[in-house]
Amino acid sequence: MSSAVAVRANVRLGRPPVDTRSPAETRELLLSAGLEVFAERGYDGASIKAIAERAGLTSGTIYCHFANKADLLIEVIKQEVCSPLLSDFEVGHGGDEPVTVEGLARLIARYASHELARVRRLSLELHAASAKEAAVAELHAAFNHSSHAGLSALLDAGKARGILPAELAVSHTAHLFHTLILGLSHLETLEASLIGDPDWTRFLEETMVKILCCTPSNHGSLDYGSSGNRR
Amino acid sequence: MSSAVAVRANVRLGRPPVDTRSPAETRELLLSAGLEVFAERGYDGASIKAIAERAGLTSGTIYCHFANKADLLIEVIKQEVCSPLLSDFEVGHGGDEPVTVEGLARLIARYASHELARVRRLSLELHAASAKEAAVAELHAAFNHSSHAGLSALLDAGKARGILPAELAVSHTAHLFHTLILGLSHLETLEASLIGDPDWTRFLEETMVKILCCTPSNHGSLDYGSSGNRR
Amino acid sequence: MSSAVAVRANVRLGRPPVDTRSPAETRELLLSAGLEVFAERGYDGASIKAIAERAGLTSGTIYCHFANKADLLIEVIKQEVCSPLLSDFEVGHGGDEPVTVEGLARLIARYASHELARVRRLSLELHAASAKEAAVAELHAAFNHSSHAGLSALLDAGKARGILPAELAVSHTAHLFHTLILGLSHLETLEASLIGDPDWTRFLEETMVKILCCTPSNHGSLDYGSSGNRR
Amino acid sequence: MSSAVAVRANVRLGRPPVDTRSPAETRELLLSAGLEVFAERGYDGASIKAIAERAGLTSGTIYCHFANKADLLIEVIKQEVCSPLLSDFEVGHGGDEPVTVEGLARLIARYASHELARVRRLSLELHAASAKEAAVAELHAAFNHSSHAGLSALLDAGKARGILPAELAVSHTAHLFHTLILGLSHLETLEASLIGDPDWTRFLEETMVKILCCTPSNHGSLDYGSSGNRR
DNA sequence: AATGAATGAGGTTTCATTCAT
DNA sequence: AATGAATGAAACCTCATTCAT
Repeated sequence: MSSAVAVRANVRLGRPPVDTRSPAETRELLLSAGLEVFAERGYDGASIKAIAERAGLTSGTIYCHFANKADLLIEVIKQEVCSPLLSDFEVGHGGDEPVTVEGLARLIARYASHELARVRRLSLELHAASAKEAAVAELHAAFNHSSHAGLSALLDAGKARGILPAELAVSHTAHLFHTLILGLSHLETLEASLIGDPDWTRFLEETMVKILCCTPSNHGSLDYGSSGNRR
Repeated sequence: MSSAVAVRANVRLGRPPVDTRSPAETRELLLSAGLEVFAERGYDGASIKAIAERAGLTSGTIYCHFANKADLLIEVIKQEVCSPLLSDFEVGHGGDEPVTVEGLARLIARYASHELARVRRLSLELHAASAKEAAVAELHAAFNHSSHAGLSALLDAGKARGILPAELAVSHTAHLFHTLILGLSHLETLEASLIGDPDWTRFLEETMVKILCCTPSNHGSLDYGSSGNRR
Repeated sequence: MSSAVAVRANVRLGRPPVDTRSPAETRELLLSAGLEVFAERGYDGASIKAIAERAGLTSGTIYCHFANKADLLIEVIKQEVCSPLLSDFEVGHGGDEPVTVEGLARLIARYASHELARVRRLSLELHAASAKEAAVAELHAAFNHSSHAGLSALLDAGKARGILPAELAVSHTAHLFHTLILGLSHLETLEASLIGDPDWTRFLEETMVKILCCTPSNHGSLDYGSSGNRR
Repeated sequence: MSSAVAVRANVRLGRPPVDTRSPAETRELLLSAGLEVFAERGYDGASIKAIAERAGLTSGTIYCHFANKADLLIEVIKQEVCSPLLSDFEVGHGGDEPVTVEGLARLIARYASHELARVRRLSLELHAASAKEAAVAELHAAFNHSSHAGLSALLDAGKARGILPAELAVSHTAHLFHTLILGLSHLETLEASLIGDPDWTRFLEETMVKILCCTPSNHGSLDYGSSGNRR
């Protein structure tokens, strides 16, 4: 480090001469670098410099695109956690396919898959950073509210279609699902071998079905797996 | 005598003149200060100085009782999380009362109560700090292993007594319970109004019962939810 | 925007508004501040903060230019000790002037001059810091090796030119010269009045000549070792 | 550390019950522990606690016997460096045996032996600590003065016995010997393989003899310093 | 928009020293 | 005389943030 500075006496400063990249692209670059580094090291462990270097840029650049570190986290989480999850929770998100019990079960069980590793980690960081950064806490609260609304709407739609029992406590069940998703966020440290394990996935799905369809009064009578139209 | 001493002769150094408290008491003071501050601000957000001040002591004192910050967290967690939970998970922990479905359900639902607020927060910190501190990760792994063993033993006991279906996947169910507990650790940020809410508690208990007793083949036979008025 | 920023909005942070100096200049500033403070207080006694203040900068700036305190010492020593000494020890360093006995004698005696005060002090710090900092020890070993090689080459050149006796033990003599140089490094504390004293300088030069030119064969008259009663 | 405190609730404090050791013995214990640890880690690197532990005691005890850390160093150096060296430099120290050239040569060469490893290291620490501790600097100056006086007396005795040339510059030679001794203090880092090496030892002794006995008159080819009238 | 030098607060940790016991 | 808990200063170092270029 030190000798390198000495060698080139007239150090280049300022914006690099040739740089063909649109601001929006740079922003995306930083977001994905932030995603990686936040997921790897956590909010506190991720330094601005490390994120910038991961993006092949320098620390100052981050402040051209984001107000501060918390803001960068917020944008990363919006893009990588909030949007995907909320769209998952939207009724008919993947087209106009109807809500099914199996679909709901799979929705939750998916949070134990390999592909959502970074979502799991970021979900936890969202909680951790909320304790220190008011702006993050705001996003967090808003996201929780939207998630609950989305999950509730899904369950209501299921009720409307008659595939869920009328007695189902929608709000509580939505909270429970969110609780389970958050619980599954800890899977890496809880028991990493379960991630992507098909037995565990199947078990989770079956459990979701139980939760949705077994009602105190009539469990057993419901024929929850009849349709079978899977994507 | 030496010049350094002579120069600032008026400054007091060393142990303060009056201060009578047994080392064990000081240690407890630090543990409970650590408990509070870790719970409020998280592992990274809790500074050694803040913890010492909360205890009415100075930062150096912490290092008289604990090797470092991670060690303090470990001791706090051992005392406040590991011991209570593991004793909960022990078969016949409260005497010789037999395992019941309701007891198991209540075991989990209890993690939504007011009294376990600090256990919830510390559970999250245990996970967060594990990513950074090897010693914490060790404790964490050991604790997870013990928890799973304890929960599995409870379920096995239930099977042996015939109150749980033979088909129950013990290991997976134990993991699911642990997952749920961790999910409930987020209750403060997820929906704080649910904490201690009797409706939510009853809902959780009922759900646990579903998970334990509804089997694809035999749900309906069990008549567990007639009275409904608990606690 | 985030609460932390809002709370202490009046506090200035970050780079100061006006400050124009090239990085290379800053680096030199720090090197010469390090030189001074290391020389005055020794490696352990020189704090990063003190060095920064001596340079009119702040402690963080040092870490923009050097990896750590040891690295700063290394760069100071490279510049102030290693380079000058090694060039002194090079054959024909001052042009194509041939090696002479007087030249060799003066080479050593020069280490008692006023102008090499900082070289003396830093030589001692190089030795002291080697015991604690692996990186410094590496530099030290490499420097010792080069010095010995340089001095040996000088002596070999003297032999080749016939101005030094063929029996001269080159390696040992080179080590002795280095030992003497290190001994002279203590001159400030040993007897500061000798520094720059022409009598002492002449005495040193004469002694060097004795060491180089007196061979066992040509001073045999004295009967110094008759008794031989060794402990 | 932490758990150990918890186990024994009523910790023992104060002086241990049975302790058969005279204060003077304890002092010696601490001095030899100080000798070891100062020699191993240097003045700054040696913590009071480490020294106490080496002696099988605790840190507070050191302050029952010494005013502070600098004072402990001073006492160690007095006992281990000053006294032995000064007695070495005394005329007729080992009885009434007369001064010989070989004896003088061996006196210096001995500083390259294995047995004086700790003396070498402590000599360097005496210098290092002098920069920080005024009391140590005082001892240092006094010791240097005594050493020079002792060496000068030895040389004068040699002259009186006629075994040293009358032209010998006593004061300068005494300084040179001290310089060489200090130079040899760096032997560990300079070239550790020379320590205890008989070739090197013999070379050193021969060189001492040259310095003492070769006079400008008897190697007359070089004409650099004709006057020769020195203090 | 991008750079990276500079800031300065704050973090953890070490340690000489004091004092009640 | 001996203990060791407690102090508080100071150490090194990290890092979010700012700003001239």
